[in-house]
Order: sequence, then C-alpha cells, then structure tokens
Amino acid sequence: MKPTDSELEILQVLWQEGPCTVRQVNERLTENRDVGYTTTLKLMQIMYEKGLLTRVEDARSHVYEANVSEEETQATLLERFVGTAFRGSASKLVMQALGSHKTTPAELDEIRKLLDQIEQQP
Amino acid sequence: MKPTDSELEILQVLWQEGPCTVRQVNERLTENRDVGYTTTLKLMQIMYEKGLLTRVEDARSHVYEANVSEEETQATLLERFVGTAFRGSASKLVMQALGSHKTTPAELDEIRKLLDQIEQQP
DNA sequence: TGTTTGCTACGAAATTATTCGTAGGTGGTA
DNA sequence: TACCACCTACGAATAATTTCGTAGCAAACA
Repeated sequence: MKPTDSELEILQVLWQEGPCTVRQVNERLTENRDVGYTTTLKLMQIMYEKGLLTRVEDARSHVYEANVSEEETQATLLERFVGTAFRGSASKLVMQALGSHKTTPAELDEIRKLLDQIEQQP
Repeated sequence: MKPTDSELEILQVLWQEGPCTVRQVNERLTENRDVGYTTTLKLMQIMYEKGLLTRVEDARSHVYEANVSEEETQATLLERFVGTAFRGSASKLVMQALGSHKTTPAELDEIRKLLDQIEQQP
C-alpha cells in the first residue's frame, strides 16, 4: 500500500473527517486548490478498486471510508522515505526534523520519554 | 529543487562518491536494479539542465557533480513529507521514526542533546 | 409529467516521469 | 587508413498519474 500524492491527500481528509461522500471530500480539497468533482470521484473509485477505501452504496451517493489506518500508512511511507532520502539513517532524519520544525515543550517531553524507553530496553 | 525518485538516486551516488562520469554512476545504479546506460545519461542531462548537477566537459566523457547539497535537499524533501504524510506534525514523525527504526545509543544521546538545546531557547 | 439537479461510471486526454534506440563523433589500435 | 569501443545528444516510446468530458440514471420539484 503506497498511496500516490493525490491519494494521500484524500486519505488525509477521510482520516480527519471519518466517512464522507465524494462531494464532501471534494469540498475539502478545493479549500486548498482547484480540483474538479469528477477528478476526485475518479480517484476515489480507483482507490476503492485498490482496496484503499471501502464504501457503502445504500444511499444515492456512496459513502467512502479509509480502509488503511493513518499509522500504518505513515509507517510505510516513512520507511520508504528514510531509505531514499536519508539512506536509512532514522537518526539523521530525526535531527533534521527537530532542528527545522517548531515543536511544543509538551511534544519534546513526549519524545524524551520515548528515548528513555528505548534506552532501557536490554 | 524537488528531485524525482530517479534523480534522488543519482544524487545519492554523487554525494557518496563525489564527481563521477555517467558510466560510474550507472555502474553504481546497476548494483541494485537494471538501468540502461542511456537512461542514466538522459537523466543526468536533464538534471544538468535543471541545475541539479554541474559538469566538466574537458575530458572525452563528462564529469558530473551534485550542485545541491545533501542537507538542503533532505530539508526540502522533509518539509514536503512532514506536510503531506504527517499533516505538518514533526513530533509525530519523530516518534514514528524512533519507534520503528533501530538507533544506536550514541545517536540517542545526540538527539537528547538537541532536545536540551531546543528547550533552552527562550 | 416534464425539467432540473446531482450522482456514478468510464473512456480518454493531458501531464509527468522513465526508458531506450539510433545517429554521429572521437580516439585508440591493428 | 579502417575498424572497434565508447561517448554525447536527442527524439520518441512507454509507463504512471492526474484531470476532465460525457453519457446515463434517479430523485426532487415545479
């Protein structure tokens, strides 16, 4: 399961909003950029065929839902990304990410706790 | 500067090896998968036109060099990636990366130091 | 009932990325 | 000189992704 960029954009909407019709997704997408309705429809149909989405056809307009979780998708994408962009070095990626993005104190704490956990493992 | 996957693969070789001829790059690439010589040539020509590479034409075979640094490229790609895959949450990405990849104690220490630095800033 | 509105399905164009074949040139070497 | 090996340039085929137009159907409504 390696969604394309457009597919990921749609998944993001569904992860945030839960089950949606094509129109609802399309409305969210058009907040950022111009996307035709049938473009979104076609993409969601393809994603349905691929198994990335499920749908309920009861109503006149189908209701779609993500069939892959946000976490597992992120894990897959991250795996690829660390490999291609950082030659597999997760720590280099982490340093870059922390260095150039703003992180709240609470988040920093959480990361620290995770570090503790990892170091305590035998 | 947003290199494609194939372009990134070539940049990786040049970052690791320094200046190379097309043949040298191609030989490195074919270690992993089948790539025709002219395929690599064409890609590197395109990258040269885009300004991603420089080249010296003195010798019979041109010698290419990366014209973007590994760090700035990683930063650009990371920026995009955090945005599209993690909705901008760098800390979520960091947690995932630390959780699912093996990191040495030395690297963990380095990350910890970076956390300290960030927290000390006003 | 006839018209408008909104939906799905789907073919196909448009765009972007990747791969490769071929032409033409240059240097080494028998 | 004639041949072979290796190089560049470049057009064009292929593949993957995204976009859109159109047909057809069904509910809502004047």
